[in-house]
Amino acid sequence: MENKLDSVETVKKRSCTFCGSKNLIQNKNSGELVCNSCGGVLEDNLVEQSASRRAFSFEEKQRKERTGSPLTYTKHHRGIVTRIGSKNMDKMSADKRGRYHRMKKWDRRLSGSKPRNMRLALSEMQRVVEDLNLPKRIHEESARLYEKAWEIEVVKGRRVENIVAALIFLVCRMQNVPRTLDEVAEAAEVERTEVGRNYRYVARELDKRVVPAKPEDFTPRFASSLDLSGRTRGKARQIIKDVREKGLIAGRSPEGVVASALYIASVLEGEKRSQKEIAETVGVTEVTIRKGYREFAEELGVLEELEDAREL
DNA sequence: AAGACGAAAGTGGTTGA
DNA sequence: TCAACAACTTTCGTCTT
Repeated sequence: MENKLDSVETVKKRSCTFCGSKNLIQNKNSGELVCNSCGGVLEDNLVEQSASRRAFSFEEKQRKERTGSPLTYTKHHRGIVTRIGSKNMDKMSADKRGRYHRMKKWDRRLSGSKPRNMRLALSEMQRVVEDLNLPKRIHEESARLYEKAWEIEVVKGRRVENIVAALIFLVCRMQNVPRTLDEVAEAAEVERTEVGRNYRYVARELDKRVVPAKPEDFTPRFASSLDLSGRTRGKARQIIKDVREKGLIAGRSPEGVVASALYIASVLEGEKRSQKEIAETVGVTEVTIRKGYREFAEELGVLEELEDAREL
């Protein structure tokens, strides 16, 4: 059962064309069909298809949504809140009432400040997660880490948006569904450098070791936004693999590697995309693609083949 | 007009003394 | 903590198709 706040829905009839997983989710806001395992986008601009879930009246809507949410980290306090109420105040003695007031005050301070912060963070997180089309498990883990970060006072004195963005970036990378700094920054409406800085900070504080993103983890997504075929996608993967074996990716940014590999693959497979197009979707400059693809093609011995293919 | 090229100067991150 | 360093970006003029 999905959290009803999410406008995403699991789709079981199909499997992912990138990794074969049957675990797909559909984002009803953006109309995209996304793989919950690899993060690949299978289709975008889908129209609402799930007629069975549509509600035609208020009662029907209520009935269909009434099934409760499971315990979830994506809802602050997992739906369980205890408060000191104000019933029967007038029946108390003045002394007792005073103590009661103090208790209430502290209750508000202790349990009050946390939910307020959490509520803000989680709704922001909800927004960003949807914007980036991230799988549910990433949302869950990010929310869990936010709570943890809050508890060890990592959040204190920092903007909620920054921490949220940093955590999402971190979790995406840990779960091999990487998003670029630029993508997260844009979705979270935070400066890129802030995402980077806070990401390192929370990773250190939460004691998370994070390995650099693997270029091939980016290929399905970028290939699909560039509308490239499976063949070309496979070719790009192969190029990245070969180039890694030759020790050429050390020190290079994963984005630069993907962009270069996609360029080479697209040209060789006769589905050429311009450097500019690729540069824009991946978020690197054309210069980076040029340097990368020249070196790669040369090392792999496909430079001539590439030049020839480009003529067409 | 569009795509590719590369020079040159600037930026941010990593590393090692 | 500073300085050196490589990768990357930005900008821009040039060449080709």
